[in-house]
Amino acid sequence: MIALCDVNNFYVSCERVFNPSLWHRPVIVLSNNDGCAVARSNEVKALGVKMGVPFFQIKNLVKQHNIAVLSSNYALYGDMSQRVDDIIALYSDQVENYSIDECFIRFNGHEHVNLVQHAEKMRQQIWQWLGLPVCVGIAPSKTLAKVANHCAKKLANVPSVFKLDTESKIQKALKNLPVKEVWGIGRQLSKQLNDMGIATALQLRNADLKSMRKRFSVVMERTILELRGIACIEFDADPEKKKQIICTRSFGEKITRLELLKEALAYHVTRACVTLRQQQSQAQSITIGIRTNAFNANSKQYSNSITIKLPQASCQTNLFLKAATQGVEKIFRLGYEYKKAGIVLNDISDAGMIQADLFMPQADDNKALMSVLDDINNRFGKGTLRSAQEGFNEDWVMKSEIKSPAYTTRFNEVIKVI
DNA sequence: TCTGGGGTCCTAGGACCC
DNA sequence: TCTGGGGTCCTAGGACCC
Repeated sequence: MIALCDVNNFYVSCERVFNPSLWHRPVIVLSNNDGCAVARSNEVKALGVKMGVPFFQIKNLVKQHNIAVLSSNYALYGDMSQRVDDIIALYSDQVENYSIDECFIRFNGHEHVNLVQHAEKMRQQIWQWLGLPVCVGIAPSKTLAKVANHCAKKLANVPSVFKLDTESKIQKALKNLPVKEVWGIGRQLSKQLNDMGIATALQLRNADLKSMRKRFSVVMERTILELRGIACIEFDADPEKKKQIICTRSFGEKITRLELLKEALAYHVTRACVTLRQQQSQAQSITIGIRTNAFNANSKQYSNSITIKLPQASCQTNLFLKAATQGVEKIFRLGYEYKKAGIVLNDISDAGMIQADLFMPQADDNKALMSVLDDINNRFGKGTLRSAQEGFNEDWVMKSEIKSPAYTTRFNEVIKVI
């Protein structure tokens, strides 16, 4: 059996832990740049606010219902997520972290215990120690565990830990589930399925495997098998390293000058390379992209990207900084208002796996420099030591106007109880 | 006026090989 | 009029997820 443990309304729940005034109020947490609603309390969901709605479109609703609105505080959410993981580790050593607020858990070796009771104890401990509400779905496959979790969260007569183990329970759950809600079935596929007369998860489960594989793909085939209780999506407790590292941001203000784009890109390159070194990897190619505001139909649009391949894989910030600067000079066009810039590191491999070039001098790998840089920044805080290319302008920094304190990760922001 | 960010996997098609 | 067969690797684009 596989369990899916998921924190309810995660970002909102994290905010509520440290701010009781939010307990009985509708709450929204915004995306980066205070752009969209990305987390909603149940009260807000009940008001019909959809995931990802632009904030400016719901400003009236916010006023009308006295909704509390917060910028996202990833230092807080990341730290709380780690604390949840620590508690879950007390209950199983087979955990696949699937996202910041959910994980799959296996209980091999726990066949003698009652899984529902075991998971219920875990749920209560997370609530008691952290004040975070979680639901747990248990089933024979990941996709069904997702369904079970969905039932636990959405259905009034279903407990917070819910096991889908008998054929009749599975049938009943799937019969009432729109096919769009199935893990792996998104907007495009559900539209096609609906056109075929497949509206519920149960109908999808009963569809003909061969013809579905032919019409769609192996992904669809696997989803159907998973709904039948045949686990075929791998459980991976030890995820591989990232295969690409992306750092992108929208700007708080529109930008027209190349110089500022370079600074923003330098900042992104720096962050990406830290991640790269943390997972002991190196990358050989970098893509640099810039774009105007695609939503603004009245402004002149431009978007472009360029990929630069390094002669050798590396994890040195300075090499990627140089590449990013050269790249953006090539794609920059004067006369546009830029809204977003970012970079992607690709061709990632394990650090030290160098395919040398017979005719090139051995690259100076600057290992010592990078590790001193990382050490100092780890000890004294991000950005203590940084490249001057990042500049000292703040023109492009994203908006984050209503952010809560870093309650758990910064000493001078820890709550004082007097 | 105001619209996020970071990932994964799969497939088709092109280029190339013998 | 007739034009092989069997592969690999890479990339772009599309779908999905949270």
